[in-house]
Amino acid sequence: MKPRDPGTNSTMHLGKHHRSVDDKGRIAMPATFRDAFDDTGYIAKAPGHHCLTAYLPSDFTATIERLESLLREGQATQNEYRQFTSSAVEISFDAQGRFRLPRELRDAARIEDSAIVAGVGTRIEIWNPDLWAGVEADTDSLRGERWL
Amino acid sequence: MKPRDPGTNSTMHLGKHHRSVDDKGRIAMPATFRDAFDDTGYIAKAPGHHCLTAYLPSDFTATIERLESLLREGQATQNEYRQFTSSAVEISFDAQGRFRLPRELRDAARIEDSAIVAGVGTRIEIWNPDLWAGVEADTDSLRGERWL
DNA sequence: GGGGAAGAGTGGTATAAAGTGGGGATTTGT
DNA sequence: ACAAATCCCCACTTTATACCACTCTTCCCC
Repeated sequence: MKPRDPGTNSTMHLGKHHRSVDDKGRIAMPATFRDAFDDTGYIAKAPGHHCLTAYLPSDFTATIERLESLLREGQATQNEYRQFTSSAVEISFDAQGRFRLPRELRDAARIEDSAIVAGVGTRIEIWNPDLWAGVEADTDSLRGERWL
Repeated sequence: MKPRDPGTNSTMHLGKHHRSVDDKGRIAMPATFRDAFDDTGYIAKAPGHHCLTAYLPSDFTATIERLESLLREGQATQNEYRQFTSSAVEISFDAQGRFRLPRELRDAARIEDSAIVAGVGTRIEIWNPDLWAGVEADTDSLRGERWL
């Protein structure tokens, strides 16, 4: 039984995986994440475009709804909405569990021949390995005694 | 009946055990700790990465909740959240009560062919034996007269 | 105290699954 | 019609998982 996030009630994604990206743009979704997907999923640029975010269909729908809600309240802009939705693509998996990352998204996240696929609790992120190293090197934020 | 921590109401873990780590990364969970687990558990890098922390499923969920709550309040950073969740792995036990420690986590805690598994009250920690020796050698901070 | 049984810890092997690379047919756009 | 991109297989390597065998300690019970 996988843990569920108390807020969203969706499965928690954990663990970090290094993956090769072949010249056709294919990436093997780590098996532990793949099990949560039901044939298809969605990938979009993360706000700030430092990385990409992969969504289960249900999580993607929920994210769009949240964004539309913020839009109505004036807490998000139309251009934010445009950027997020227009960057998103539906993905499907081949017999080996791989999906294809369009060049547009690879370029946006500076992903070339390898990537880090990281479970970040409520979401799955795809990073350029060097940029991910920056995340791990960010020890300023290590204040674990507050929540350990 | 094992003692329970008054704060968290989860079982208290006590005692220190030396364990071998074979070349496949398998470690035998000390039987006294294993009894508290129900088939699965979680392991993550401790903040600061000096050691690893093993969690019962319920304790892990509670820890994630605490961290997400701090995140919403702006008291924790996205990179903190990324580091913790992406380092975590679900573990299961084989017929001999062993679990597998991925190389990534072994490297992070400098664990090679043996480790110390220590009950630290509310949590279970896994240490490089030499680094653990440093913990025991730290007599500067021994001020037990305040709580003994 | 001695003998046997049960549990705990360790090591190795066999099998299944995951990840990677590539060929060739089909589609798409020019 | 041609080049580029995409899809669908197949083959291989590496890694994880399940299983089995053995030792050593502890705990009973006689």
